[in-house]
Amino acid sequence: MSARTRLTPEARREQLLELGVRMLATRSLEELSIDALAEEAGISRGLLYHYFRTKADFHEAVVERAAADVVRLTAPSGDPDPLVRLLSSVRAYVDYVETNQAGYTSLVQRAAGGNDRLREIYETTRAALTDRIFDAASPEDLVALGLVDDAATRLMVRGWGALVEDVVLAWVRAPAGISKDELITLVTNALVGLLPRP
Amino acid sequence: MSARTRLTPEARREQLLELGVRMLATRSLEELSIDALAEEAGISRGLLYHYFRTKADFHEAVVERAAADVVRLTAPSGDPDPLVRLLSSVRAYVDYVETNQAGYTSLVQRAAGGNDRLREIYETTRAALTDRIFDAASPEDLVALGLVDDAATRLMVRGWGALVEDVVLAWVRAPAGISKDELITLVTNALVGLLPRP
DNA sequence: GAGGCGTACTGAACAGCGGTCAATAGCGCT
DNA sequence: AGCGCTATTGACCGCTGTTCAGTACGCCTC
Repeated sequence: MSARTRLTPEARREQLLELGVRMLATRSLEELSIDALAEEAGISRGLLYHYFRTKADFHEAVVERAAADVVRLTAPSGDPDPLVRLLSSVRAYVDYVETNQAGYTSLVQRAAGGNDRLREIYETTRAALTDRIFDAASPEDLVALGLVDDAATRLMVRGWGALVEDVVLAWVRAPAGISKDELITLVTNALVGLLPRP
Repeated sequence: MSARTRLTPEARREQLLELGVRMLATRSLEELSIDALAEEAGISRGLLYHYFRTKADFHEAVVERAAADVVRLTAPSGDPDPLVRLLSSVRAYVDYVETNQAGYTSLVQRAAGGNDRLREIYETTRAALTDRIFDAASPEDLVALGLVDDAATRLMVRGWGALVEDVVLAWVRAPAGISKDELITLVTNALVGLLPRP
């Protein structure tokens, strides 16, 4: 049962991570066993432990990679108008979720329901997705959106992130009744509407 | 290693479910192993299979029980004013999450990140928590809240549920900056604010 | 209160999976 | 060509879910 092929550590690690992300779209995290991964990659179980200290470490690396892909592929436009930038960001997110439905659904479910480290990655990623919308904004822009930097607003922006994720995933599963454009304006307007009134 | 105690099926099943719910507060679902459960209950591993066909079945039953507890313990008041009823419902929910922090956090994370059946229980439960706020409402009440029964509104109410869960859990973990009353009015007002404008 | 019966309960045995480690063999380098 | 480094293997261990044939507890009857 030989035909060993000896790769450089980088190439092998890359192959395993990429394969892991692909497999995550169809299996759950627990079903992503060392056995299954090793067989699919054509290597022995033991080799995985040459690259990842433990199975949880491997899962972490896979989720981290997948999360980074999401952030990278949904970058907002550089438009100066904060509302336009917000809209473009939401549109990019909806587009991504639409085309990567299985993978993204699995990613969210596994990361949010996993151990502490996985949830930390999940939280960080979602924070990054919302924060960057405002990072590039000037103080006047923030005022234009009705945003103030206080605890209540920060909490509700966080909650808006949860809302968008939930609503978009539900819409992708069953796009009943409303079009994509309606969905996008709906959740975008929601952000302004749900903020605490000064 | 005897000292067998023979209980009625109902009593034993009840004991196992209750113990499962209690243990879920400190362990994750995977860590809630048959071994641990059996040892804690003072029974053999085999007995669990007398009451539950498989480990997943047991986990399902535990989550179902815990979810039912949440719904039961957060029942809204019978106030005729829909806005008052909404407020009381949100307050009951916040109170519950506050006093059952560990258990509820675990429940949400495990159920939302579990298999299809577990997620179905989770979705059904969250739908029940939001739906009942409006079930008792008359058509005029709904208009008073700005609610119309269309696809967009249903989608956003669903999203509001996700927002409340996320925000309340975040606040309970770190109640930085805002009081409980502020939190309650914040998320309650958010529902009205985030709905699509006619 | 003795015996019998249904079934709640046990414990040994098996399979599958995560994890370890000494042995092996592919590839670059001289 | 051959040598050394290390990527790679495969056999092994322990733990966990699951099965099942057997055991003994408690109720019921006399």
